[in-house]
Amino acid sequence: MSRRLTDRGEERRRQLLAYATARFAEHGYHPTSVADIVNGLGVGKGVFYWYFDNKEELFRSILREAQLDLRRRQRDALAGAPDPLSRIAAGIRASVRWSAEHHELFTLVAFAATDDRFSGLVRRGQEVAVADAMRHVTDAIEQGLIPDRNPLELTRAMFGVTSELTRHFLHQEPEAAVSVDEIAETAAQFCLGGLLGPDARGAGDQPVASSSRS
Amino acid sequence: MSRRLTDRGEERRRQLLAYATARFAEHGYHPTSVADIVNGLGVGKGVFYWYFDNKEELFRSILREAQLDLRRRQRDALAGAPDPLSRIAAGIRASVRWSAEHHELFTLVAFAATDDRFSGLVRRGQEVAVADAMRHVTDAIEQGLIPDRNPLELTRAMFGVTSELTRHFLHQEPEAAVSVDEIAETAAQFCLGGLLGPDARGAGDQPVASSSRS
Amino acid sequence: MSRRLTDRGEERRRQLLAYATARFAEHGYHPTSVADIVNGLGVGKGVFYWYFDNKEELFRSILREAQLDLRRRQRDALAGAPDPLSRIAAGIRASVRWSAEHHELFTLVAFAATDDRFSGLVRRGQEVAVADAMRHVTDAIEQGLIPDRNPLELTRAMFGVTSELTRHFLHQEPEAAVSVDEIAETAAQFCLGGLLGPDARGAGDQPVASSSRS
Amino acid sequence: MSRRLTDRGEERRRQLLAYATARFAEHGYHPTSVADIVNGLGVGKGVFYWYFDNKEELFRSILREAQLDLRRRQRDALAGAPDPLSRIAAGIRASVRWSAEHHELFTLVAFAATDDRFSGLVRRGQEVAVADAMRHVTDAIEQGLIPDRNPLELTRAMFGVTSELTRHFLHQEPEAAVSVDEIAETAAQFCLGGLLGPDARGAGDQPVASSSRS
DNA sequence: GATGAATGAGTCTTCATTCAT
DNA sequence: CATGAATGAAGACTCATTCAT
Repeated sequence: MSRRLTDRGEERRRQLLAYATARFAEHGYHPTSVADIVNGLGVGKGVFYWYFDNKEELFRSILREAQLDLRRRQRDALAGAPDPLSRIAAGIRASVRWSAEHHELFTLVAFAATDDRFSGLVRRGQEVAVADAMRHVTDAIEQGLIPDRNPLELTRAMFGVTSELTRHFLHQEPEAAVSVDEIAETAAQFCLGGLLGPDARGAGDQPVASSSRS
Repeated sequence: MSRRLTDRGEERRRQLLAYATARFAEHGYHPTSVADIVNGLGVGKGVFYWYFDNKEELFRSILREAQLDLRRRQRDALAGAPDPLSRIAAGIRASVRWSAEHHELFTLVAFAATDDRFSGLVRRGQEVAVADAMRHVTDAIEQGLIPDRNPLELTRAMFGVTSELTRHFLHQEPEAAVSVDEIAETAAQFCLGGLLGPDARGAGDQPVASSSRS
Repeated sequence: MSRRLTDRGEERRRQLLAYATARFAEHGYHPTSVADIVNGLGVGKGVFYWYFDNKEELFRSILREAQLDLRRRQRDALAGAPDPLSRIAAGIRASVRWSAEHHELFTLVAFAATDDRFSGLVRRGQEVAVADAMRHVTDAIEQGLIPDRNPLELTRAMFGVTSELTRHFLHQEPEAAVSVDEIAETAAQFCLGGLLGPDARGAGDQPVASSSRS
Repeated sequence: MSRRLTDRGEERRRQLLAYATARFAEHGYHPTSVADIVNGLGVGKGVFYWYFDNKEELFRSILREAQLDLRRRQRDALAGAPDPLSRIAAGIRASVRWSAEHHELFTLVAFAATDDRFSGLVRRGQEVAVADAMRHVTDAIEQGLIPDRNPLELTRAMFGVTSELTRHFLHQEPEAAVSVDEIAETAAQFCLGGLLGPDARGAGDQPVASSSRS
């Protein structure tokens, strides 16, 4: 479905994408019907199929644009950082902030990862993101800034911290709300600590103290 | 649906639960129909509705039992650990191992968290788990083992690490596979490092260096 | 869709087949919707899909049963005929009578032959029928009863006569109606004459007179 | 829709007709959408509805032109034939050749005959053709060239032979292919033989031998 | 003349759930 | 307890046709 669209058409497409994103995030992908979308927009059913091949393709478009946008944001965030660790921290903060600003997309990606139809797309996107981030971890190891452990696992761990703290932020009770920046900071700190590991300070129990990357 | 069941009935219920778990994990909750389940088991549809009120309740039962089982496992794991940090590490290792042994349930919980119908249940379960774990974090802070930061956020961060590394383990290419124990260890180490934070060693960029729990 | 059916189920299946046959013949395959069929029968839509995978499969079932039934009839008709030519004549008469009795199926097969989805099935059925009939033509040639011409083409020509005269019979104005038997007879006579060809009697124009099977 | 068209318009109309003919023949009338036609031609939907009232009218136009063209061809073919039987043979040969040259139209007419919407048009066209041909049969009977049997039925029988052998020709395996001329000849011969009937030569079984036009 | 956009009734199909036997 | 049959609302998607520009 790569129709050439007029300006009006382009506008409609945006509108569909935006409205569908909101509906999917609110009620879920499966429970949201194409009818819900077009009715909510007050247009005929055909409009939907003029712009998208089917419901799946629409959702894929949403995911793809989300991935692109997040990546763009991260690239910008890293621009001024002088060393690997500050690049990592900057990336984490950018990631948390982007997710906070795009609550809906964050929710959608989380679902997409659990559904056969979309998990491949999500995984591929994540692999790119992981590869991006892992480069800085490898750099940090090479520069002796952090102990030499499996960089892929370290990177995944950081992704876990980031996404979980973002989720935590997004589901906070409004009255107890903490700022995005604080959460972003917590994530960055936790990750830097995690990269360094507990060893130097003899913390943790025996297995912890004795283990190192094999 | 709390029917009193005969032994044979109890057996049937188990069978349904097990088969549904496998199907849901393989194809997803929505795409798996009640017909798929009963046909796969070679029984009539009535059987299903004799043991469960409906599809949703069946899925909730699966989730509830999973949460109970994981919690049991964690409690056992903590038994012999002498101090807060080793209790935390033990809990993380237990969690990773349990998830690795129950790949299907792990997948199901991930989905459940994204669906309105079940996210409440998952959230409630997680809150219990978070509260459990957070106690040890608070203890560690009080005992001066780790810096004084927001324990809830720290705990969530650890959950992120644990679940993400588990996911990483489960999706590894078979040929490159790393053992569960190694992953569990990585998770534990990363978390302990994260709890300690980077401060003591002046790692990270400025914002990192200057930040502390406000 | 080879479900094991109870007696009641078998009965329902028949009912669906019969009603659908009537509707398809009256309004055509495409214009008849599944809804038309189930509504006409006063049953729920699910009933249809309990017995058939889809509309196409239902139609295929109708066609297959029709082919089987016609073939059975022809086999019976040939039983007592002593020589190839009388077997041919008997087959033609049986064919015309069967079609007259099963107007609807005749119509359906005609349509099916024109639709991609079904033409293969029809063609395969016809090939069997042609092979059956051609054997007698070959026999007749070998026994010197008719001139030696391409038996496949002769057989196809006879099929043309039979089906066209059947169509003629079925579309007659009621007031001018001629009996099936007379039509069957005309078909048989025409075919026998056709098999003999015009040669012996010097009929036709030059090209006709001079041509023989090359 | 009898708009007065410019030359360019006339050209466009031809183009639509030709392309639609090809599509209808390839995929069928129902499965071919108006969108398929205009997209295939790379024009907007408005174009279609500028030249035709609707899809049905387009198809009727195709059919009408086909009938006209075939009739023209037959008229020409009969021109030089001196007697009724050779006129009949010439008509048959012309018919087979025309169909072979217009495979697509032949296919379309076959479908049209099975669809309520168009069967009337086809039937009317065929009645004209039958009347044309029947005149020669009647002549042949009056001149004592063939036995006196029901001329309408004889004519229909000849139509059956002609169309079936044409179909046979069109669906031949390319490697086993026989020329159009040979098929046309077979058709002509078979029909002349059929018109003469088997009587004179005592062929066939009893019912055949004893029957004559009642 | 021509285009892209829009309409919406209608199509096939699925599926959770109920129920007579 | 168990089964096969039935229900019907709901879903995804199609397509002939219309129309503003």
